[in-house]
Amino acid sequence: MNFQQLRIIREAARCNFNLTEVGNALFTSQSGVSKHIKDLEDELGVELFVRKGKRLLGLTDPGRELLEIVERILLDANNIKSLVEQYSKRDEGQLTVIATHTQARYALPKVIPEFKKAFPKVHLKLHQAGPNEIVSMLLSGEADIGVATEALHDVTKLDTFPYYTWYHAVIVPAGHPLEKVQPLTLQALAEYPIVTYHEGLTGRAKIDQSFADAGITPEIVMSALDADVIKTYVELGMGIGIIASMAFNPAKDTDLRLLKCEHLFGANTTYIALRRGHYLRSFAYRFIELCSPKLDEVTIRARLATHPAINIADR
Amino acid sequence: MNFQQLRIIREAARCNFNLTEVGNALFTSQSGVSKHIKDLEDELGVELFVRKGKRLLGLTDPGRELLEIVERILLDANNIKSLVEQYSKRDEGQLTVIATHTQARYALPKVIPEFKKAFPKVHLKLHQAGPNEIVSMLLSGEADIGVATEALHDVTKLDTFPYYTWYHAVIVPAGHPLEKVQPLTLQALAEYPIVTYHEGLTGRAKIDQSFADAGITPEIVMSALDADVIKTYVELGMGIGIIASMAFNPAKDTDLRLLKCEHLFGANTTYIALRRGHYLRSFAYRFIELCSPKLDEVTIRARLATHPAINIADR
DNA sequence: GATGCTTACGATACCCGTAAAGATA
DNA sequence: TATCTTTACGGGTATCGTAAGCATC
Repeated sequence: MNFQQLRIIREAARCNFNLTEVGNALFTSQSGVSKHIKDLEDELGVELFVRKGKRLLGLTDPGRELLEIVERILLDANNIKSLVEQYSKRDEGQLTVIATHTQARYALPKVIPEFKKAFPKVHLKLHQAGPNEIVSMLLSGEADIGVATEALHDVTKLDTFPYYTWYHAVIVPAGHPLEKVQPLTLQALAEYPIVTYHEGLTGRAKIDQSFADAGITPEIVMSALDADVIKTYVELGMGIGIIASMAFNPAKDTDLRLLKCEHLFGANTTYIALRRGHYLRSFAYRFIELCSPKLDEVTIRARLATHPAINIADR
Repeated sequence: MNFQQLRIIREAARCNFNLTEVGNALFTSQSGVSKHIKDLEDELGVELFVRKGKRLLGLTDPGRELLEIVERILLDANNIKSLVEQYSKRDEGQLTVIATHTQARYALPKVIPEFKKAFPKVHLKLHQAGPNEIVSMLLSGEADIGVATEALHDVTKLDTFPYYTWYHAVIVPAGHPLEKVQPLTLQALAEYPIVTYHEGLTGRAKIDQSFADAGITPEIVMSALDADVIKTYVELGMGIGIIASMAFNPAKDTDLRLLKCEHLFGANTTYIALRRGHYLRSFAYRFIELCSPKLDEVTIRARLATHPAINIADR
């Protein structure tokens, strides 16, 4: 048993059991891949893959259980690399943060300059993606820190920490009749076409829920990935917008008006998500601490340690 | 980086950094060991061992952290083997139980015949050792299940489950004046020389504590590892004995009398201990369930999963 | 001087990639 | 037929063990 074999097993599962693709992904020949799999199966004395003739279709039961362990081993192998870097270059390296558009654009700008000042030699990669991709990037180890408002819980291999709380707000073109409605009500909003976030993004679920609870069916004429797009179409008169309040910039959005409505849709919490068992460099902990001073290295490590590393639900 | 290198790193730490010994332990040449270490250090770019000239003295800081991860990896590598066996020979294999004398002799006999009947093809190894050795055998993976009354908690890498509760009792030669003292008191006991367990064994701590709390200093004339020895010397008239009550057999110990004293020393709980992260074959879970029906596989797996796999206190 | 680590070197085994052959869709 | 996997084979590399050279105690 060697690491190359384990990498091949993992990659095979990721590549839908296409060994040619595995060979490409691991920069080696397909024949070598095939042989490695055969060798490992021979050594262990168990078929790991379900075959139909020569084609691989999936994992057998033992293969599935083995893959779990293999992923832990390879995760730890990666951790060794990070760990060693931590000692050889204490304040150098790479930190990959992956966040939704809203967070990348309106929350993280408060943190990143400060981080860069503290760790000028750390190459900071700021990815932007939807919640699902954030989860998969964290799980695969491509990203170190995830920031999003939804879809991060319920993933047992991730641990989440509250970052900050925010509210939705309504935006309207200047002079819109809603400006005079006080307090705002869901009924009042529902009289106008609404432009807001896509489903599964930036608290959209809360908006839908609030309307549903009130027995109102709003007319969502358009949904977008980010507030900038929403603002653009509200300016064009397509309707009123519902966005995260921090996305409104009074200095720049001069043609729009922000109407507070914290009472209508409830509070949203944005979370920082980490992959359990993924080694974090010290500067990664510092990044998180800059986001929220309560989340210091000791606190986070304690939390990561007190939670399941091997979850029974995964089996 | 390969598994042999990792095994060498771990073994070096276990062998007090004597590479010759490592070579022997791993059935390879010492020169190969030396080269593997050098290669790994070169690959990682970090010194893992503290050297004085050519001799290795210990681990560096990164070496220590690395060793932790290495041990996890090798544990998982072992788990792969167990896992595969679980599928290839479902009810065959080996189960190593390590217990103190008292448990091996007086508690497990109720369980083992039943287990053997259920799993005739499983080779059951029943080791006997003191609490400290039990811990180290569990940690090293040499044993699957540990059974003891003390010293198993406070080891973060182990998880413990209550097995059963028992009490101490006093044994005296037939016709001894203590037979007529009712109820028994610590003062009454302290008037005679006492023979009991060694320190750190079979609830000895509770005995000492009870006397100390009462401000009494008993005369312990002899201490032994097991109740059989204690009984022998009590029969010889060396004093009265304090043993675990289940160690008394009225049919065989005809020259002795058992005096109950549950009120004097309090209850003792014997625990089953498992190494977190160590893969257990299904028959291992069945063994535990035979010990205590409450401890079924689902319960145990849930507990093992809900607890720290990587403990911050170890760092 | 005994023990223990490193380096050198030759034999072996392992790994990789090309190429050909067989299987599957 | 095109795609994919297995098997065969040759070149290269890594690993291993012996032996010699040094450092440490």
